[in-house]
Amino acid sequence: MRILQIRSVVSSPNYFPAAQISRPTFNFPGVSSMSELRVRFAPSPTGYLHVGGARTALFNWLYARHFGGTFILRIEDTDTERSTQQSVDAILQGMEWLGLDCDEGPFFQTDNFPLYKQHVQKLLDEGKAYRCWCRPEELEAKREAAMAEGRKPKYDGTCRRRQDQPLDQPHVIRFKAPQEGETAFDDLIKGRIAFPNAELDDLIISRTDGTPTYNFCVVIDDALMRISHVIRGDDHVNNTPRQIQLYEALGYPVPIFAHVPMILGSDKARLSKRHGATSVIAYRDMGYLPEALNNYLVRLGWSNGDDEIFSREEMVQKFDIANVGRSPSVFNPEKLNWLNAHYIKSGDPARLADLLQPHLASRGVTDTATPDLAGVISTLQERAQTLEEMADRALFYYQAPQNYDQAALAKFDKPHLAAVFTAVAAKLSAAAVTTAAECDALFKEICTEGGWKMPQVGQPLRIALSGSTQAPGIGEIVMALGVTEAVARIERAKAALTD
RNA sequence: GUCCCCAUCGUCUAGCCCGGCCCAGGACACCGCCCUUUCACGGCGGCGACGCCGGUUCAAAUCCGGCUGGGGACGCCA
Repeated sequence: MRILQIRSVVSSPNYFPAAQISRPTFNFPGVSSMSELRVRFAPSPTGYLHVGGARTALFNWLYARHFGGTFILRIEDTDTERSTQQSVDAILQGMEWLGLDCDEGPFFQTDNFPLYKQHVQKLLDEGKAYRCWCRPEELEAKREAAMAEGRKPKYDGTCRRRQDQPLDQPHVIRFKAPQEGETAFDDLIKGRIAFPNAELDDLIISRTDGTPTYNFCVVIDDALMRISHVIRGDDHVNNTPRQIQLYEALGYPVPIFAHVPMILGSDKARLSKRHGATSVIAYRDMGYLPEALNNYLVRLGWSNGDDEIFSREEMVQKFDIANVGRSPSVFNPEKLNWLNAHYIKSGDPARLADLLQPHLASRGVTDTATPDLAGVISTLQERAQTLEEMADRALFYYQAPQNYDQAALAKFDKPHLAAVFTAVAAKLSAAAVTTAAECDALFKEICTEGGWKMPQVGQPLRIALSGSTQAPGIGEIVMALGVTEAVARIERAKAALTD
Protein backbone atom coordinates (compact mmCIF):
# COMPACT_ATOMS: atom_id res chain seq x y z
CA MET A 1 0.00 0.00 0.00
CA ARG A 2 1.48 3.24 -1.12
CA ILE A 3 0.87 6.13 1.19
CA LEU A 4 3.04 8.99 0.11
CA GLN A 5 3.14 10.11 -3.46
CA ILE A 6 5.24 12.41 -5.45
CA ARG A 7 3.44 15.35 -6.82
CA SER A 8 6.09 17.60 -8.12
CA VAL A 9 8.42 17.40 -11.05
CA VAL A 10 11.99 17.41 -9.93
CA SER A 11 14.44 19.78 -11.56
CA SER A 12 17.13 17.22 -12.06
CA PRO A 13 16.08 13.81 -13.28
CA ASN A 14 19.63 12.58 -13.03
CA TYR A 15 19.94 13.34 -9.42
CA PHE A 16 16.78 11.84 -8.13
CA PRO A 17 16.39 8.81 -10.34
CA ALA A 18 13.16 8.81 -12.25
CA ALA A 19 12.22 5.41 -10.98
CA GLN A 20 12.22 6.72 -7.47
CA ILE A 21 10.30 9.79 -8.38
CA SER A 22 7.41 7.98 -9.90
CA ARG A 23 7.32 5.09 -7.50
CA PRO A 24 8.35 6.07 -4.02
CA THR A 25 8.45 2.98 -1.86
CA PHE A 26 6.70 3.53 1.38
CA ASN A 27 4.95 0.98 3.47
CA PHE A 28 2.38 1.27 6.18
CA PRO A 29 2.58 0.44 8.98
CA GLY A 30 5.93 -1.28 9.08
CA VAL A 31 7.11 0.82 11.94
CA SER A 32 8.34 -1.81 14.32
CA SER A 33 11.72 -2.43 12.81
CA MET A 34 14.37 0.04 13.92
CA SER A 35 17.22 -2.09 12.75
CA GLU A 36 17.64 -0.22 9.52
CA LEU A 37 19.19 3.21 9.74
CA ARG A 38 16.89 5.73 8.13
CA VAL A 39 17.33 9.48 8.33
CA ARG A 40 15.62 12.38 6.67
CA PHE A 41 16.02 16.01 5.79
CA ALA A 42 12.72 17.82 6.12
CA PRO A 43 12.82 21.43 4.94
CA SER A 44 9.77 23.61 4.59
CA PRO A 45 9.50 25.16 1.14
CA THR A 46 9.19 28.74 2.26
CA GLY A 47 12.51 29.92 0.87
CA TYR A 48 15.78 28.80 -0.63
CA LEU A 49 18.14 26.24 0.88
CA HIS A 50 20.29 28.18 3.33
CA VAL A 51 23.64 27.13 4.75
CA GLY A 52 22.11 26.03 8.04
CA GLY A 53 19.69 23.73 6.31
CA ALA A 54 22.41 22.54 3.99
CA ARG A 55 24.57 21.52 6.92
CA THR A 56 21.69 19.64 8.50
CA ALA A 57 21.09 17.89 5.21
CA LEU A 58 24.79 17.13 4.88
CA PHE A 59 25.01 15.62 8.37
CA ASN A 60 21.99 13.44 7.65
CA TRP A 61 23.36 12.41 4.28
CA LEU A 62 26.78 11.64 5.76
CA TYR A 63 25.28 9.63 8.56
CA ALA A 64 23.25 7.56 6.14
CA ARG A 65 26.14 7.01 3.77
CA HIS A 66 28.51 6.15 6.59
CA PHE A 67 26.29 3.38 7.88
CA GLY A 68 24.82 2.35 4.58
CA GLY A 69 21.46 3.69 5.68
CA THR A 70 18.72 5.46 3.79
CA PHE A 71 18.52 9.22 3.27
CA ILE A 72 15.03 10.54 2.73
CA LEU A 73 13.91 13.98 1.58
CA ARG A 74 10.58 15.16 2.83
CA ILE A 75 9.09 18.53 2.00
CA GLU A 76 7.13 19.94 4.93
CA ASP A 77 4.58 21.99 3.09
CA THR A 78 1.65 21.91 5.47
CA ASP A 79 1.74 25.68 5.65
CA THR A 80 0.00 26.07 2.33
CA GLU A 81 0.02 29.84 2.67
CA ARG A 82 3.76 30.22 2.59
CA SER A 83 4.90 27.14 0.68
CA THR A 84 5.84 27.65 -2.95
CA GLN A 85 6.84 25.45 -5.83
CA GLN A 86 9.65 27.88 -6.45
CA SER A 87 11.08 27.10 -3.03
CA VAL A 88 10.76 23.39 -3.63
CA ASP A 89 12.77 23.78 -6.80
CA ALA A 90 15.34 25.97 -5.08
CA ILE A 91 15.85 23.42 -2.32
CA LEU A 92 16.20 20.57 -4.79
CA GLN A 93 18.61 22.62 -6.85
CA GLY A 94 20.73 23.40 -3.81
CA MET A 95 20.90 19.79 -2.74
CA GLU A 96 21.76 18.65 -6.21
CA TRP A 97 24.57 21.17 -6.41
CA LEU A 98 26.00 19.92 -3.12
CA GLY A 99 25.62 16.35 -4.27
CA LEU A 100 23.26 15.35 -1.49
CA ASP A 101 21.28 12.74 -3.34
CA CYS A 102 18.38 11.15 -1.57
CA ASP A 103 17.38 7.50 -1.65
CA GLU A 104 13.68 8.09 -1.17
CA GLY A 105 11.52 11.07 -1.92
CA PRO A 106 11.04 13.87 -2.19
CA PHE A 107 7.78 13.26 -0.39
CA PHE A 108 5.28 16.01 0.23
CA GLN A 109 3.21 16.28 3.34
CA THR A 110 0.33 17.86 1.49
CA ASP A 111 -0.10 14.56 -0.33
CA ASN A 112 -0.65 12.99 3.01
CA PHE A 113 -3.52 14.92 4.54
CA PRO A 114 -5.93 11.96 4.64
CA LEU A 115 -3.40 10.00 6.62
CA TYR A 116 -3.02 12.73 9.21
CA LYS A 117 -6.77 13.10 9.50
CA GLN A 118 -7.03 9.42 10.17
CA HIS A 119 -4.61 9.78 13.04
CA VAL A 120 -6.39 12.81 14.43
CA GLN A 121 -9.59 10.82 14.46
CA LYS A 122 -7.85 7.96 16.19
CA LEU A 123 -6.68 10.24 18.97
CA LEU A 124 -10.15 11.75 19.23
CA ASP A 125 -11.76 8.31 19.45
CA GLU A 126 -9.38 7.25 22.16
CA GLY A 127 -9.98 10.38 24.18
CA LYS A 128 -6.39 11.53 23.68
CA ALA A 129 -7.43 14.66 21.83
CA TYR A 130 -10.30 17.09 22.15
CA ARG A 131 -12.02 19.88 20.27
CA CYS A 132 -11.31 23.45 21.23
CA TRP A 133 -13.48 26.42 20.42
CA CYS A 134 -11.27 29.12 21.86
CA ARG A 135 -10.84 32.06 19.48
CA PRO A 136 -7.38 33.04 18.29
CA GLU A 137 -7.92 36.53 19.71
CA GLU A 138 -8.68 35.29 23.19
CA LEU A 139 -5.72 32.95 23.09
CA GLU A 140 -3.51 35.80 22.05
CA ALA A 141 -4.83 37.93 24.89
CA LYS A 142 -4.19 35.19 27.41
CA ARG A 143 -0.70 34.70 26.08
CA GLU A 144 0.12 38.34 26.51
CA ALA A 145 -1.36 38.41 29.98
CA ALA A 146 0.71 35.40 31.00
CA MET A 147 3.88 36.95 29.63
CA ALA A 148 3.14 40.18 31.46
CA GLU A 149 2.73 38.28 34.70
CA GLY A 150 5.98 36.45 34.12
CA ARG A 151 4.33 33.09 33.47
CA LYS A 152 4.94 30.81 30.58
CA PRO A 153 2.31 31.50 27.96
CA LYS A 154 0.62 28.15 27.53
CA TYR A 155 -2.90 27.06 26.78
CA ASP A 156 -5.00 27.02 29.95
CA GLY A 157 -7.09 24.01 29.00
CA THR A 158 -10.43 25.81 28.88
CA CYS A 159 -11.95 23.38 26.39
CA ARG A 160 -10.37 20.28 27.88
CA ARG A 161 -13.42 19.40 29.90
CA ARG A 162 -15.97 21.39 28.00
CA GLN A 163 -19.34 19.65 28.07
CA ASP A 164 -21.19 20.97 25.03
CA GLN A 165 -19.73 20.08 21.65
CA PRO A 166 -21.11 22.46 19.02
CA LEU A 167 -19.59 20.66 16.06
CA ASP A 168 -21.04 23.15 13.61
CA GLN A 169 -18.97 25.91 15.21
CA PRO A 170 -15.41 26.51 14.01
CA HIS A 171 -12.93 24.70 16.20
CA VAL A 172 -9.47 23.17 16.31
CA ILE A 173 -8.36 19.86 17.76
CA ARG A 174 -5.86 19.73 20.57
CA PHE A 175 -3.74 16.92 21.86
CA LYS A 176 -4.46 16.09 25.50
CA ALA A 177 -0.92 16.23 26.84
CA PRO A 178 0.10 14.64 30.11
CA GLN A 179 0.30 17.28 32.83
CA GLU A 180 2.43 15.58 35.41
CA GLY A 181 5.83 13.97 35.38
CA GLU A 182 8.47 14.76 32.82
CA THR A 183 9.34 13.90 29.26
CA ALA A 184 12.99 13.18 28.63
CA PHE A 185 15.19 11.83 25.89
CA ASP A 186 18.84 11.04 25.32
CA ASP A 187 20.08 13.32 22.62
CA LEU A 188 22.99 11.92 20.65
CA ILE A 189 24.69 15.30 20.71
CA LYS A 190 23.52 17.01 23.85
CA GLY A 191 22.95 14.13 26.18
CA ARG A 192 19.90 13.73 28.35
CA ILE A 193 17.37 16.52 28.14
CA ALA A 194 14.30 16.58 30.36
CA PHE A 195 11.22 18.77 30.36
CA PRO A 196 8.65 18.93 33.15
CA ASN A 197 5.33 18.07 31.53
CA ALA A 198 3.82 21.01 33.37
CA GLU A 199 5.78 23.20 30.94
CA LEU A 200 4.03 21.71 27.96
CA ASP A 201 0.48 22.53 26.96
CA ASP A 202 -2.16 20.94 24.78
CA LEU A 203 -0.91 21.68 21.32
CA ILE A 204 -3.16 22.09 18.34
CA ILE A 205 -2.86 19.16 15.99
CA SER A 206 -5.62 20.14 13.57
CA ARG A 207 -6.47 23.68 12.54
CA THR A 208 -9.89 25.22 12.13
CA ASP A 209 -9.73 24.46 8.42
CA GLY A 210 -8.96 20.84 9.20
CA THR A 211 -5.34 20.90 8.09
CA PRO A 212 -2.84 19.22 10.42
CA THR A 213 -0.03 21.14 12.10
CA TYR A 214 3.70 20.65 11.94
CA ASN A 215 4.41 18.83 15.19
CA PHE A 216 1.72 16.32 14.41
CA CYS A 217 2.70 15.64 10.80
CA VAL A 218 6.34 15.24 11.68
CA VAL A 219 5.55 12.51 14.13
CA ILE A 220 3.25 10.61 11.79
CA ASP A 221 5.70 10.86 8.92
CA ASP A 222 8.79 9.99 10.91
CA ALA A 223 6.98 7.04 12.40
CA LEU A 224 5.53 5.73 9.16
CA MET A 225 8.71 6.35 7.22
CA ARG A 226 10.44 4.35 9.93
CA ILE A 227 12.94 7.12 10.58
CA SER A 228 15.44 5.74 13.07
CA HIS A 229 17.42 8.92 13.76
CA VAL A 230 16.08 12.43 13.69
CA ILE A 231 19.03 14.74 13.03
CA ARG A 232 17.88 18.36 12.92
CA GLY A 233 18.69 21.87 14.08
CA ASP A 234 18.61 22.45 17.81
CA ASP A 235 15.86 25.01 17.43
CA HIS A 236 13.70 21.89 17.53
CA VAL A 237 14.80 20.75 20.96
CA ASN A 238 11.74 22.31 22.51
CA ASN A 239 9.44 20.51 20.09
CA THR A 240 10.91 17.16 20.93
CA PRO A 241 9.07 16.42 24.19
CA ARG A 242 5.75 17.25 22.55
CA GLN A 243 6.59 14.95 19.69
CA ILE A 244 7.62 12.19 22.04
CA GLN A 245 4.28 12.44 23.80
CA LEU A 246 2.59 12.13 20.44
CA TYR A 247 4.61 9.04 19.50
CA GLU A 248 3.60 7.49 22.78
CA ALA A 249 -0.06 8.41 22.45
CA LEU A 250 -0.08 6.96 18.95
CA GLY A 251 1.78 3.85 20.00
CA TYR A 252 4.72 4.39 17.67
CA PRO A 253 8.34 3.78 18.61
CA VAL A 254 10.27 6.95 19.46
CA PRO A 255 13.27 7.57 17.21
CA ILE A 256 16.70 8.61 18.41
CA PHE A 257 17.28 12.35 18.34
CA ALA A 258 20.40 14.35 17.52
CA HIS A 259 20.10 18.11 17.72
CA VAL A 260 22.76 20.00 15.82
CA PRO A 261 23.69 23.45 17.21
CA MET A 262 22.82 26.49 15.15
CA ILE A 263 25.07 28.44 12.84
CA LEU A 264 25.49 32.05 13.92
CA GLY A 265 26.59 35.21 12.16
CA SER A 266 29.68 37.20 13.08
CA ASP A 267 27.71 39.04 15.79
CA LYS A 268 26.74 35.70 17.36
CA ALA A 269 23.15 36.20 16.37
CA ARG A 270 21.39 33.58 14.34
CA LEU A 271 22.71 33.61 10.79
CA SER A 272 20.52 35.68 8.51
CA LYS A 273 20.56 37.69 5.32
CA ARG A 274 22.12 40.66 6.97
CA HIS A 275 25.25 38.61 7.61
CA GLY A 276 25.71 38.18 3.89
CA ALA A 277 24.67 35.40 1.60
CA THR A 278 22.92 32.48 3.25
CA SER A 279 21.58 30.76 0.16
CA VAL A 280 23.56 27.81 -1.03
CA ILE A 281 22.93 28.74 -4.63
CA ALA A 282 24.24 32.24 -3.96
CA TYR A 283 27.54 30.64 -3.01
CA ARG A 284 27.59 28.76 -6.27
CA ASP A 285 26.98 32.02 -8.11
CA MET A 286 29.75 33.74 -6.19
CA GLY A 287 32.12 31.14 -7.52
CA TYR A 288 32.43 28.62 -4.75
CA LEU A 289 32.90 24.94 -5.48
CA PRO A 290 30.44 22.51 -3.93
CA GLU A 291 33.25 20.47 -2.40
CA ALA A 292 34.54 23.61 -0.69
CA LEU A 293 31.16 24.47 0.80
CA ASN A 294 30.62 20.89 1.89
CA ASN A 295 34.06 20.76 3.45
CA TYR A 296 33.46 24.05 5.21
CA LEU A 297 30.04 23.01 6.43
CA VAL A 298 31.13 19.64 7.71
CA ARG A 299 33.80 21.27 9.85
CA LEU A 300 31.29 23.67 11.34
CA GLY A 301 30.41 21.86 14.51
CA TRP A 302 32.15 18.64 13.66
CA SER A 303 35.80 17.68 13.76
CA ASN A 304 38.09 14.74 13.33
CA GLY A 305 41.21 15.57 15.32
CA ASP A 306 43.20 18.26 13.53
CA ASP A 307 42.02 17.34 10.04
CA GLU A 308 40.76 20.19 7.89
CA ILE A 309 40.54 18.87 4.37
CA PHE A 310 38.07 16.10 3.66
CA SER A 311 37.28 14.54 0.35
CA ARG A 312 33.74 13.31 0.00
CA GLU A 313 34.88 9.76 0.67
CA GLU A 314 36.80 10.78 3.77
CA MET A 315 33.81 12.65 5.08
CA VAL A 316 31.61 9.62 4.68
CA GLN A 317 34.20 7.39 6.23
CA LYS A 318 35.00 9.60 9.20
CA PHE A 319 31.75 11.34 9.99
CA ASP A 320 30.34 10.49 13.34
CA ILE A 321 27.60 12.19 15.33
CA ALA A 322 29.65 11.59 18.47
CA ASN A 323 32.16 14.18 17.28
CA VAL A 324 29.61 16.89 16.70
CA GLY A 325 30.04 19.71 19.21
CA ARG A 326 27.32 21.03 21.49
CA SER A 327 27.89 24.72 21.06
CA PRO A 328 26.78 26.95 18.21
CA SER A 329 29.36 28.06 15.65
CA VAL A 330 29.96 31.28 13.80
CA PHE A 331 30.00 31.22 10.03
CA ASN A 332 33.41 32.43 8.88
CA PRO A 333 33.61 33.39 5.18
CA GLU A 334 37.41 33.71 5.32
CA LYS A 335 37.87 30.07 6.05
CA LEU A 336 35.43 29.16 3.31
CA ASN A 337 37.59 31.24 0.96
CA TRP A 338 40.66 29.34 2.02
CA LEU A 339 38.98 26.01 1.37
CA ASN A 340 37.65 27.21 -1.93
CA ALA A 341 41.13 28.34 -2.95
CA HIS A 342 42.42 24.94 -1.94
CA TYR A 343 39.94 23.11 -4.12
CA ILE A 344 40.53 25.48 -7.02
CA LYS A 345 44.28 24.91 -6.74
CA SER A 346 43.93 21.17 -6.68
CA GLY A 347 41.03 20.92 -9.10
CA ASP A 348 41.04 19.40 -12.55
CA PRO A 349 41.33 22.24 -15.11
CA ALA A 350 38.86 20.59 -17.47
CA ARG A 351 36.20 20.38 -14.80
CA LEU A 352 36.98 23.88 -13.60
CA ALA A 353 36.54 25.02 -17.20
CA ASP A 354 32.94 23.82 -17.19
CA LEU A 355 32.27 25.54 -13.91
CA LEU A 356 33.96 28.76 -14.97
CA GLN A 357 32.07 29.04 -18.25
CA PRO A 358 29.00 30.82 -16.85
CA HIS A 359 31.14 33.30 -14.97
CA LEU A 360 32.95 34.15 -18.17
CA ALA A 361 29.71 34.36 -20.10
CA SER A 362 28.41 36.97 -17.69
CA ARG A 363 31.51 38.97 -18.61
CA GLY A 364 30.79 38.69 -22.29
CA VAL A 365 33.19 35.85 -23.04
CA THR A 366 31.35 33.02 -24.70
CA ASP A 367 33.96 31.63 -27.06
CA THR A 368 36.56 29.94 -24.93
CA ALA A 369 38.08 27.75 -27.62
CA THR A 370 41.07 30.01 -28.22
CA PRO A 371 42.95 30.21 -26.11
CA ASP A 372 42.06 26.87 -24.64
CA LEU A 373 40.22 27.48 -21.38
CA ALA A 374 41.77 24.60 -19.48
CA GLY A 375 45.20 25.96 -20.34
CA VAL A 376 44.17 29.42 -19.21
CA ILE A 377 42.82 28.02 -15.96
CA SER A 378 46.01 26.19 -15.14
CA THR A 379 47.78 29.56 -15.02
CA LEU A 380 45.15 30.94 -12.67
CA GLN A 381 44.53 28.15 -10.20
CA GLU A 382 47.02 29.39 -7.65
CA ARG A 383 45.77 32.94 -7.97
CA ALA A 384 42.05 32.81 -7.39
CA GLN A 385 39.94 32.18 -4.33
CA THR A 386 36.68 32.01 -6.23
CA LEU A 387 35.54 31.33 -9.77
CA GLU A 388 34.38 34.94 -9.97
CA GLU A 389 37.87 36.11 -9.21
CA MET A 390 39.26 33.62 -11.68
CA ALA A 391 36.93 34.87 -14.39
CA ASP A 392 38.12 38.42 -13.79
CA ARG A 393 41.72 37.34 -14.06
CA ALA A 394 41.04 35.24 -17.15
CA LEU A 395 39.51 38.11 -19.08
CA PHE A 396 42.71 39.40 -20.64
CA TYR A 397 43.31 36.09 -22.37
CA TYR A 398 40.14 36.56 -24.38
CA GLN A 399 40.11 40.32 -24.61
CA ALA A 400 43.51 41.68 -25.64
CA PRO A 401 44.43 44.73 -23.56
CA GLN A 402 42.95 47.95 -24.93
CA ASN A 403 45.12 50.06 -22.73
CA TYR A 404 48.18 49.48 -20.61
CA ASP A 405 49.05 50.24 -17.02
CA GLN A 406 50.70 53.59 -17.78
CA ALA A 407 51.97 54.15 -14.27
CA ALA A 408 53.85 50.89 -14.35
CA LEU A 409 55.07 51.52 -17.87
CA ALA A 410 56.36 54.95 -16.89
CA LYS A 411 59.07 53.30 -14.84
CA PHE A 412 60.85 52.43 -18.06
CA ASP A 413 61.92 54.76 -20.84
CA LYS A 414 60.52 54.23 -24.31
CA PRO A 415 63.77 53.21 -26.02
CA HIS A 416 64.24 50.48 -23.43
CA LEU A 417 60.69 49.25 -23.88
CA ALA A 418 61.04 49.24 -27.64
CA ALA A 419 64.29 47.33 -27.42
CA VAL A 420 62.79 44.73 -25.10
CA PHE A 421 59.67 44.26 -27.22
CA THR A 422 61.72 43.97 -30.37
CA ALA A 423 64.11 41.46 -28.90
CA VAL A 424 61.41 39.31 -27.37
CA ALA A 425 59.18 39.33 -30.42
CA ALA A 426 62.05 38.30 -32.62
CA LYS A 427 63.34 35.60 -30.35
CA LEU A 428 59.92 34.21 -29.60
CA SER A 429 59.00 33.97 -33.27
CA ALA A 430 62.24 32.22 -34.11
CA ALA A 431 62.43 29.75 -31.25
CA ALA A 432 59.88 26.98 -31.04
CA VAL A 433 59.14 26.96 -27.33
CA THR A 434 56.67 24.37 -26.12
CA THR A 435 56.73 24.79 -22.37
CA ALA A 436 56.55 27.68 -19.95
CA ALA A 437 59.93 26.68 -18.57
CA GLU A 438 61.54 26.88 -22.01
CA CYS A 439 59.90 30.20 -22.50
CA ASP A 440 61.23 31.56 -19.23
CA ALA A 441 64.68 30.27 -20.16
CA LEU A 442 64.38 32.21 -23.38
CA PHE A 443 63.72 35.41 -21.42
CA LYS A 444 66.78 34.79 -19.32
CA GLU A 445 68.81 34.55 -22.50
CA ILE A 446 67.36 37.81 -23.68
CA CYS A 447 68.30 39.40 -20.38
CA THR A 448 71.85 38.24 -20.71
CA GLU A 449 72.13 39.36 -24.30
CA GLY A 450 70.59 42.75 -23.65
CA GLY A 451 72.38 43.29 -20.36
CA TRP A 452 69.07 43.62 -18.57
CA LYS A 453 67.80 42.41 -15.24
CA MET A 454 64.75 40.19 -15.25
CA PRO A 455 62.32 42.81 -13.91
CA GLN A 456 63.34 45.12 -16.74
CA VAL A 457 62.09 42.57 -19.21
CA GLY A 458 59.39 40.88 -17.18
CA GLN A 459 57.28 43.84 -16.20
CA PRO A 460 57.05 45.44 -19.64
CA LEU A 461 56.20 42.08 -21.14
CA ARG A 462 53.54 41.37 -18.58
CA ILE A 463 51.96 44.70 -19.34
CA ALA A 464 52.14 44.11 -23.06
CA LEU A 465 50.49 40.71 -22.75
CA SER A 466 47.90 41.35 -20.06
CA GLY A 467 47.69 45.10 -19.72
CA SER A 468 48.61 44.96 -16.06
CA THR A 469 51.49 44.03 -13.78
CA GLN A 470 49.50 41.52 -11.82
CA ALA A 471 49.30 38.40 -13.87
CA PRO A 472 50.55 34.83 -14.07
CA GLY A 473 54.14 34.04 -14.97
CA ILE A 474 55.09 35.30 -18.42
CA GLY A 475 56.05 31.89 -19.68
CA GLU A 476 52.67 30.61 -18.54
CA ILE A 477 50.85 33.42 -20.28
CA VAL A 478 52.71 32.88 -23.51
CA MET A 479 51.99 29.18 -23.52
CA ALA A 480 48.33 29.66 -22.70
CA LEU A 481 47.94 32.41 -25.23
CA GLY A 482 49.95 30.74 -27.96
CA VAL A 483 53.20 32.17 -29.34
CA THR A 484 51.52 33.79 -32.33
CA GLU A 485 49.05 35.77 -30.25
CA ALA A 486 51.73 36.61 -27.71
CA VAL A 487 53.99 38.04 -30.39
CA ALA A 488 51.08 39.96 -31.87
CA ARG A 489 50.34 41.53 -28.50
CA ILE A 490 53.97 42.48 -28.02
CA GLU A 491 54.08 44.08 -31.48
CA ARG A 492 50.91 45.97 -30.64
CA ALA A 493 52.35 47.24 -27.38
CA LYS A 494 55.46 48.31 -29.24
CA ALA A 495 53.39 50.17 -31.81
CA ALA A 496 51.47 51.88 -29.01
CA LEU A 497 54.74 53.32 -27.71
CA THR A 498 55.07 55.72 -30.60
CA ASP A 499 51.59 57.18 -30.15
C1' G B 1 9.36 36.75 31.84
C1' U B 2 9.29 31.11 31.85
C1' C B 3 11.59 26.74 30.08
C1' C B 4 15.64 24.32 27.36
C1' C B 5 20.63 24.44 25.66
C1' C B 6 25.65 26.29 25.43
C1' A B 7 30.60 28.45 27.26
C1' U B 8 39.05 26.86 25.03
C1' C B 9 42.91 32.02 20.74
C1' G B 10 39.05 37.37 16.72
C1' U B 11 36.83 32.67 14.10
C1' C B 12 36.49 26.97 13.33
C1' U B 13 38.28 23.54 16.68
C1' A B 14 41.74 19.37 19.54
C1' G B 15 42.07 18.16 24.58
C1' C B 16 37.21 17.42 28.72
C1' C B 17 33.57 11.48 29.26
C1' C B 18 38.46 8.02 31.86
C1' G B 19 41.88 14.84 36.41
C1' G B 20 48.66 14.97 36.03
C1' C B 21 52.06 13.91 29.40
C1' C B 22 48.50 21.19 28.49
C1' C B 23 52.44 27.53 31.61
C1' A B 24 46.80 24.15 26.21
C1' G B 25 47.75 21.55 20.02
C1' G B 26 45.97 22.39 14.78
C1' A B 27 43.47 25.51 11.08
C1' C B 28 41.49 30.42 9.07
C1' A B 29 42.55 35.55 9.52
C1' C B 30 46.43 39.01 10.86
C1' C B 31 51.90 40.47 11.29
C1' G B 32 57.16 39.48 10.00
C1' C B 33 60.99 36.90 7.24
C1' C B 34 62.40 33.66 3.12
C1' C B 35 61.45 32.19 -2.02
C1' U B 36 60.45 35.24 -6.41
C1' U B 37 60.10 38.61 -13.21
C1' U B 38 54.53 40.98 -10.94
C1' C B 39 50.37 38.86 -8.37
C1' A B 40 49.92 34.60 -6.09
C1' C B 41 51.50 29.55 -4.26
C1' G B 42 54.85 27.64 -0.87
C1' G B 43 58.30 27.53 3.52
C1' C B 44 59.60 29.47 8.35
C1' G B 45 58.38 32.39 12.59
C1' G B 46 55.11 35.63 15.54
C1' C B 47 50.52 37.37 17.81
C1' G B 48 46.58 34.98 20.32
C1' A B 49 42.20 31.31 24.54
C1' C B 50 40.74 27.44 29.07
C1' G B 51 34.32 33.67 30.96
C1' C B 52 34.18 34.66 36.57
C1' C B 53 33.95 32.95 41.74
C1' G B 54 34.02 29.10 45.02
C1' G B 55 34.53 23.73 46.11
C1' U B 56 36.75 18.57 45.66
C1' U B 57 41.97 16.90 45.01
C1' C B 58 48.84 16.18 46.25
C1' A B 59 47.15 17.92 41.26
C1' A B 60 41.52 20.85 37.31
C1' A B 61 40.79 23.37 30.80
C1' U B 62 39.24 18.55 32.46
C1' C B 63 34.89 16.74 38.35
C1' C B 64 30.89 19.67 41.47
C1' G B 65 28.12 24.30 42.68
C1' G B 66 26.96 29.33 41.89
C1' C B 67 27.36 33.63 38.86
C1' U B 68 27.83 36.04 34.32
C1' G B 69 27.39 35.94 29.23
C1' G B 70 25.32 33.91 24.67
C1' G B 71 21.71 31.10 21.86
C1' G B 72 16.96 28.78 21.26
C1' A B 73 11.78 27.87 22.27
C1' C B 74 7.30 29.64 24.13
C1' G B 75 1.95 30.48 16.87
C1' C B 76 -4.53 27.69 14.18
C1' C B 77 4.87 28.89 11.27
C1' A B 78 7.87 25.05 10.30
